[in-house]
Amino acid sequence: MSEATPTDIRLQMVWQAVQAIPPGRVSTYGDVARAAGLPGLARFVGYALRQLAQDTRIPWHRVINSQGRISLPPGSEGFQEQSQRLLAEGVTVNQGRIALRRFRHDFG
DNA sequence: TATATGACGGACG
DNA sequence: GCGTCCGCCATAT
Repeated sequence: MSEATPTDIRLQMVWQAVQAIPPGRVSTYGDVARAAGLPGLARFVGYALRQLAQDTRIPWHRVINSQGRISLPPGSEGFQEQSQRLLAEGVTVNQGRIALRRFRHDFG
C-alpha cells in the first residue's frame, strides 16, 4: 500500500476549494490556493487542475487568473471549453476576459 | 544534481 | 494595457 504524499494531500485540498465555488461565480488560482490553506501556491493550483480527468465533476472552469482572464492558450480546446461552460452559467466572457464577480470562499 | 517548463501572481517600466 | 523579472511548487528530462 502506498501512503498519501504531501502533494496528494494538497491536491485534495485544492480540489475541495474549487468545488466550493458556486455556479455563475468564478475565483482565481491565488484565492483557491488561500482557501485550500496554501497561500502563495497559485501555481500549484494550476498544476492541480491540470491533473483532473475530463469526466471530473469539479468545476475547474470557474477558476481564472488574477487578471480576470482564462489561463489557457487562446483558441485551444480547453480555452473554448472553459469559455462555453462559463457562458452556460451566465458568466460574461469576451476574448478570454471575464467581466465578473469573484467568489470569495470565506470572505463573502 | 541541474535545468526547463507550467491552467500563477505581484512588482516594475 | 503589455512585456519582463522574480518567487513560488511539482514534474519531466
